Amino acid sequence: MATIFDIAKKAGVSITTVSRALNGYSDVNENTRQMIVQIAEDLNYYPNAAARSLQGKKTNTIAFAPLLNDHQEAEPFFKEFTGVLALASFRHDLSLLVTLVGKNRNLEEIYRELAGTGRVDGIILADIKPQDERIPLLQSLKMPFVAFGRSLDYERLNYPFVDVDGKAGVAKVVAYLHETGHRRIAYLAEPFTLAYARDRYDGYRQGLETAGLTEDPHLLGQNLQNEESVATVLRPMMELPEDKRPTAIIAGNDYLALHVLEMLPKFGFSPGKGENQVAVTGFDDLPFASFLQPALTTLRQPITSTCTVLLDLLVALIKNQDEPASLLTPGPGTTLVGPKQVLLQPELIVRASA
Amino acid sequence: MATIFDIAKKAGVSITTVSRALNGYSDVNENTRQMIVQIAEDLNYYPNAAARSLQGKKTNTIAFAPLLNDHQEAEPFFKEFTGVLALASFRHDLSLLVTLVGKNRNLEEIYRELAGTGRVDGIILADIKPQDERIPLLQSLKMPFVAFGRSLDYERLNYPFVDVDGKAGVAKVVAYLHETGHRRIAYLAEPFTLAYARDRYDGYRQGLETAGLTEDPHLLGQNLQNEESVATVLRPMMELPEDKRPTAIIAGNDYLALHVLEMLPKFGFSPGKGENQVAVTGFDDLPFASFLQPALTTLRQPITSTCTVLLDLLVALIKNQDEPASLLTPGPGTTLVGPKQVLLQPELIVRASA
DNA sequence: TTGTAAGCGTTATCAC
DNA sequence: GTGATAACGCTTACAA
Repeated sequence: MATIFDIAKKAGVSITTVSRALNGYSDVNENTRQMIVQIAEDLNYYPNAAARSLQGKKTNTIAFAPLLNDHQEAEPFFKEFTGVLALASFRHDLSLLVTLVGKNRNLEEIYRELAGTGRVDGIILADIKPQDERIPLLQSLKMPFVAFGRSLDYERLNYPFVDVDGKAGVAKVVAYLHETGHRRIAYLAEPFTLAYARDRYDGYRQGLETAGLTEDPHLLGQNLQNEESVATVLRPMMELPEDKRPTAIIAGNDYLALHVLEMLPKFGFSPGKGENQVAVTGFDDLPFASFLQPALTTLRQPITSTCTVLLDLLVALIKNQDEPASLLTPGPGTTLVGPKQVLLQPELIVRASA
Repeated sequence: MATIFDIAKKAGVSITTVSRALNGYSDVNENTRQMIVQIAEDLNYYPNAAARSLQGKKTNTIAFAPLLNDHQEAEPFFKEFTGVLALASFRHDLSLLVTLVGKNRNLEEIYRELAGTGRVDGIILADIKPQDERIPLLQSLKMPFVAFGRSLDYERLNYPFVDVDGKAGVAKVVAYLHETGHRRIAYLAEPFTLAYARDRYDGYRQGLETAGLTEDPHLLGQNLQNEESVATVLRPMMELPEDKRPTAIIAGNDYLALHVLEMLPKFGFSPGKGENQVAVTGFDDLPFASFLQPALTTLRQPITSTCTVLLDLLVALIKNQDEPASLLTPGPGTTLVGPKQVLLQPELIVRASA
């Protein structure tokens, strides 16, 4: 690999001049610059990234560090998200370092390492927990980061995040179901170990309240993360006497909804919005949602805008800038709940299942 | 951030000793070592990655550099693949640098840069073209790489790759359809700008030949990449007189198959394996395939094993080792077509559509 | 406008 | 066992 040294020798100038010419400084003779640029091209020169960042420059790389949670059902969403994020980073001219974080090692250590080795300029956190130790950690490490999701103490900790408003979203679903005549609406909740699960459940409760309905503990399934757990919870629910039985089921995500769709017929029910059917809804709008039978009514996560805003925020942070341009005039469905704290609205996609 | 210098000072030794102690060299006094390790831990020390790689060490990072092709229909597969690759890299203790390659810049330049900046130890190529300029380029650059897919001249160029045997796969589908009574089998081909598209089409022709059928140009759709192009090709095909009309349609990928499934009813046909239905098959087995109506019969890409082998090969290459262990005893469905050249069999997943 | 030299944090090569 | 010191490739004061 060619270095500035090679270029300097060939051009008969010092490495300083080469460096300046290649970095677009003004105090270089135009002729000298042209010659240097030409030689660099001939030699297929590219600045060594390590040398550059060692010397204090940016790495132009950001890390995406989601948690590898036990329930692989979150995987499709992770894949979806990673893909979109890669595309968005690409547009920002940033490299994306995908760093999966498993349970093999101390969580804290991994992030310390990520920050300590200086390989990235910033980090995108995901799978935020209700109390997330990574947030104060990265703050104390002074490593720029943006969270996808928010912990309970987001106001106090005052860190930048982008979150999808699960609470408002699910409340909207409850309102929709209520309008369409449903009075006994069940909710299937994911484990509350991730912040968004609780948030969505809160939306369910808020929705009930707004609709003037009272919460029925028989209509709540908790800690659901796979087909099995759904079965365990769904059976007793559907075996309730007719006047107690749910006429609609809100699942915390599309996967849970998928299981419900598949399972209902086994319990003698048919999913859908018809007279004697059971309405079913999901959350995420994963690619398969529209192909289910019946097609799933669900809340669509605005993945693309989420990634865009995440990156805008992070880039601004890295450059020590203020609010990124994209947030000065927030579009519809975008709320700034604090400085650099953004809430995006999921979109209710009504299909055949509810 | 703490450096070996800080540790040295605190321990009252030289940085040399610190480096040796931390890198597990044998010639360090056990007491000294313990003290140093302890201090390093206290100081939350992590070696600076840039300094390390500047010294000629490995970066422990590999790049995944797929092409960003025009037809976004390939996107779901890319997302799927990236996710799995991230998981696999994680297991190999490698960081994954996702570098999307668009058309904004000279293809060659991007790869030169990737190799020249020394940020990665190796590259995983994807979306291989029939004649792929990246392969000789990386060879001449002496940058370790493995291709997912193979160009036409893979024997001559003799580079390491993992490919899914599209030819054998599609031939298998033709055989299956032939067995189930079909005699007029159509094929919908993707643009031949990517190597696998041609490979799959070759499988179609081979399948016909083996079955003793002759290829009918009316039953071939070419250059298909979206709903529109499928419509354009499908309509005339289905308007052929009954004794010319296809009774089965093989689509080059699941997306094309999806469009066929959706479009057939509009032309007055029903997809499926019934008496008066039109059989439809796909390729990939994307997550939505099983949820289509009717569920799609398709060839499943062995994404997980593909990623595993890709990484095994690349790691071996980086370490200058020979065949990786996983290839010494190739499992079923794994063929070594050359040294470090691996062909994996797709699995025929029979569902309701054919 | 250009050059000299220091320094970024490591590891490697010698001495001791 | 341990310590100076050079070297990796680059940027950036500071000089000239």
